[in-house]
Amino acid sequence: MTKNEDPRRKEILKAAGELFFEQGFAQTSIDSIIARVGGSKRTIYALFGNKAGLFKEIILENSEDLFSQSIPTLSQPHLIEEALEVFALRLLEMITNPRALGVYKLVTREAPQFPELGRIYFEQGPERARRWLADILAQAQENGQIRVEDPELAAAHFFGMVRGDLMLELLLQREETLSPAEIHRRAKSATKVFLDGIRTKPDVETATE
Amino acid sequence: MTKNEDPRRKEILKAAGELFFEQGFAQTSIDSIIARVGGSKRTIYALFGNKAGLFKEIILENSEDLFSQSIPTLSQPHLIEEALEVFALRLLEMITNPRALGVYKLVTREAPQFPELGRIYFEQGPERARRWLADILAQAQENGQIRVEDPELAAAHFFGMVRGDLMLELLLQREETLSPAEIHRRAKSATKVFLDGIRTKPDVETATE
DNA sequence: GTCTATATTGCGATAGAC
DNA sequence: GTCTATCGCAATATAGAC
Repeated sequence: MTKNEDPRRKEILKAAGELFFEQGFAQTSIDSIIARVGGSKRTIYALFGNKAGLFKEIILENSEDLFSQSIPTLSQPHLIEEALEVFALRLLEMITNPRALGVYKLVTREAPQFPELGRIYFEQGPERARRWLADILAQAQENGQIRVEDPELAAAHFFGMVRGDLMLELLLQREETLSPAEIHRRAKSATKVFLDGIRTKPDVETATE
Repeated sequence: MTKNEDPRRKEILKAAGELFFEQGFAQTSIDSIIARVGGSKRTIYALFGNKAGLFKEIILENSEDLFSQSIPTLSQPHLIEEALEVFALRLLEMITNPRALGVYKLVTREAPQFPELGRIYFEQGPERARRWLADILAQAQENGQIRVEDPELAAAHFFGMVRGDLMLELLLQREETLSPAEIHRRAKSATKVFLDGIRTKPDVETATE
């Protein structure tokens, strides 16, 4: 029996996760978790070692799950434009997923206590996405589709461009979520600006304004 | 005597600010503030009404102060390139200011309790910056320097591009700060990509790097 | 300094799998 | 019957509140 199929384990992770996401690490007691899920505290210690172990497990499973849905499922199309647009769509969809926001809040809030969790979250999430994107850019550069000095930095630019202030607006509860149409609009616009820039090019560009 | 010159008021704001930034709203007691600054609780209630009033005042003064140092001090140069680069520099300098990070953390953390504070923070900070930038872009469009469909969205793109993952890395304590050289490099790169894009343009291309 | 809440552990009992 | 996971409950330790 692998650990992922253990039903007791899953029950505990679910209940504890709900509490941690609502209240944070310090405010959630082992007793309150047991009160919700039933059974004995002893089981938690047997399965996870201690409270911190349980917490880490929850963050790791959630990040893993969230991030692996988005980035690596992308195939590598020939046109850089398609690749960027699909990437942007996936990213925006992930950000507007409430669970992603919950993980983000919890990880950033508890980062001083659990620095290694912050590190893993960043490596598995934003950094992995950025590296994936940087590879795509480097490849497109070899094809002659684009030209960049530093693919890593350019990837970071695109990433930030797509995200914009969305994360902050969600944190401040200014936006509930984005409509699919709005997601699409932002992805398209970011892709266009990233590829073509906004400076007028008097030479090319029959510029019929 | 205006309220900004009242020395007692300033002392209290300073001490309370330190505690709120360290511990958050709920975890900071009025008593602990008085313990640090001396005097009587009565003064706090006389000056600020209640604990929430004191808290709001701290957030407001800090946001006001932070953002007004950066954005509006910019003059409006003729070249869009200069304007963007200076904007990017100011933004990165602000983000790497520890106090800005503290305000950000506190506001996002307490946003569910103080939604109007989140609103004001956003309007005074990111949104004001974005509007300022959108105006510059619209103006540059009239001059024929650039062409954008939606100046607001383009401004959001540039803003996000400059910020990148910096905020997150600071929150997760992956970066202490950025060197002035690195700030300069990011500002320049973002400006260049934003204006010119990365797609190769076989027609023009005098492109002597 | 006392009281309380809470993390953590010790240990015997139990129920179901094989 | 043995093994293993879990349970139930009591006990320890400690930090913070009052």
